[in-house]
Amino acid sequence: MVTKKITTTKTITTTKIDFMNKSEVKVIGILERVGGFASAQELYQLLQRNGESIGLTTVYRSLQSLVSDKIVDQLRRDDGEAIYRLCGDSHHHHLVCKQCGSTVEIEGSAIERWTKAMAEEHGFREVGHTAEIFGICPKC
Amino acid sequence: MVTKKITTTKTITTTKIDFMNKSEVKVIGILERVGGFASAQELYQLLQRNGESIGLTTVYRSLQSLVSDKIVDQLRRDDGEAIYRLCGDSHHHHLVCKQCGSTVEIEGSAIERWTKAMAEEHGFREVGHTAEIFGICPKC
DNA sequence: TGCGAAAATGAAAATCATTTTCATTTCTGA
DNA sequence: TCAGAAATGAAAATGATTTTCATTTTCGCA
Repeated sequence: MVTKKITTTKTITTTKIDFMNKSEVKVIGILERVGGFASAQELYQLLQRNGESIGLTTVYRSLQSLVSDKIVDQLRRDDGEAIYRLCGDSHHHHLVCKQCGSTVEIEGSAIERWTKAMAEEHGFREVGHTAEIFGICPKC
Repeated sequence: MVTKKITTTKTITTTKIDFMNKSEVKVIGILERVGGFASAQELYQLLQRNGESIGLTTVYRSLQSLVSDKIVDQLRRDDGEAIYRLCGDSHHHHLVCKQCGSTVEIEGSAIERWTKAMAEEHGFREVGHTAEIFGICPKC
């Protein structure tokens, strides 16, 4: 598993770097550190904090480009804000506390199978999915 | 199937009408006619065309209220715009076309079980979940 | 029936993510 | 080295949604 992850990362930062400009590399870098979903605004702030000189416009542009190159996944939060993550990241879901906001990453192989089955049944292709569980955590 | 749908409609327009104000009834009316998903802006325009006197603000407010009363389902188009439609009575999920927006209601008993199992495993209570599948439908 | 508080309404302003514009800077290849 | 192309980012524009606030409507009750 771990080995697989490393391989993926390398592929991105070597094979594909030639098609990308500096900004896109920066965005990928921060996405790698985040290791999950983040919005454009969040990524921009993280980059700023890391001392990177990059404008918000460029973050948006880079994300668009990465999404259309299938290097980055885009989906929507419940409030409509777009969130992004590296395609290679292992796909997982979250268990989110409604009260304190703490989250637990969970595996969802059952979900993956369900998604595929449902999509096939109805002839859908290029299928993705979202699934989050929310409740109140043991501490709260 | 058809019978079931009719029953639902009746429940809404009789049992629940007492808790709703005029605007909410108008919004439900137009949602019934639409018979599927529509955005707030679209609903507003449809209402206008039908000669209803109702403001955009009120359409948004009514939708919010109906959503929090679980009378209306809300989800997001790919571009982030919120779309709404009347809830069926059973808990279900959606298979949404990224392109034309058409949706299929699907059963998710597997999901329900997965949710419960995961929540229990991590000690969460008062658990709910969201799950949507999106892709490209056979027509598109 | 009439009065006053509470709820509903909607126009206009505010908000906020995202996109567009456009002038400037950086690359690139000959 | 130089010209044209690509990249950049500040500021303005956009568009959905929310908030504000003054006005209107509804409703309980004397």
